[in-house]
Amino acid sequence: MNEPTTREREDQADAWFHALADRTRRDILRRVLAGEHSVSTLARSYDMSFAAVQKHVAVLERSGLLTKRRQGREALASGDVEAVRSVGVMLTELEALWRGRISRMDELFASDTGTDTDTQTSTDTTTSTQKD
Amino acid sequence: MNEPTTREREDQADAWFHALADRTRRDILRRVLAGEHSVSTLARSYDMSFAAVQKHVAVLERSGLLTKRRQGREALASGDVEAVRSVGVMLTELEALWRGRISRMDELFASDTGTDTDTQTSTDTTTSTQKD
DNA sequence: CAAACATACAACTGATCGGTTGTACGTTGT
DNA sequence: ACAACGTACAACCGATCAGTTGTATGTTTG
Repeated sequence: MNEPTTREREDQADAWFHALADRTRRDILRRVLAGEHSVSTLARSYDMSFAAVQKHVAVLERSGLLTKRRQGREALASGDVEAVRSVGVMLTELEALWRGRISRMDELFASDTGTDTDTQTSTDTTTSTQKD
Repeated sequence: MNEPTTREREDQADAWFHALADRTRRDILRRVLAGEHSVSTLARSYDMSFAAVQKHVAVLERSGLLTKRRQGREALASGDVEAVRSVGVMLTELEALWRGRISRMDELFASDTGTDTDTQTSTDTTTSTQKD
């Protein structure tokens, strides 16, 4: 596995936070973190169609917060606690930015010297959609 | 201030994660956590209209991740690190659910005798939006 | 084998989202 | 006074979202 680019990290973050931004999905995640559940077992817990719940599970799976394994006709879903931790790390990085202004690091890197920034993904700095 | 209801906590979580689920908003949040910025200063950093950025700031403000103060004609935005921490706590609670099945605590309190083995998830017990 | 079960996905619909332009209003500088 | 600046909000538009129903396919079980 390669170091993820800034773009890939942002895509991942989009997927994580989008997945978490729905209370049904958060509830599903809580259940599958506490233990494996089949999709239909999960579906029975909510006042909506099976298809709706199945799509919520699919969103969680695509984001990486949940994994599925097949057992016969059932699909057993488990929460991926490592992914949850990664989201937490992302927030910790935000806090760090508040404490110490990490973003200054880029300027220090970029402004002089050979700039052998193997960690940094070239072009843009910490972020994304700048204009100039 | 009263204890927030489950409903209010979920509404808050919806707002937090929705606000974080957009990379422009995450970028804005990074900047205002690192230091105060006026809305138009922020707007100049992105390749979109002032109104678009202003709306992003408004979303962050409504979620509580950002606060604004007025100084003359400018609106100075600051990231609220306490809110960021609260989001982190919410994720930690998810992790805890994985580690120990917190929801069982009630039973342990009620039933006495620490006879816990692996305690697998039988029915559900966990949280909110059940059907029946 | 046939019926019931579990899953997956396509097609549709109303609601929300992320962007736009335009307008209105208070503040600042000349 | 007035022009430029900074902010806020309304109205609009295409895209995505969260739900629905329906259909197809594989897996148990009687």
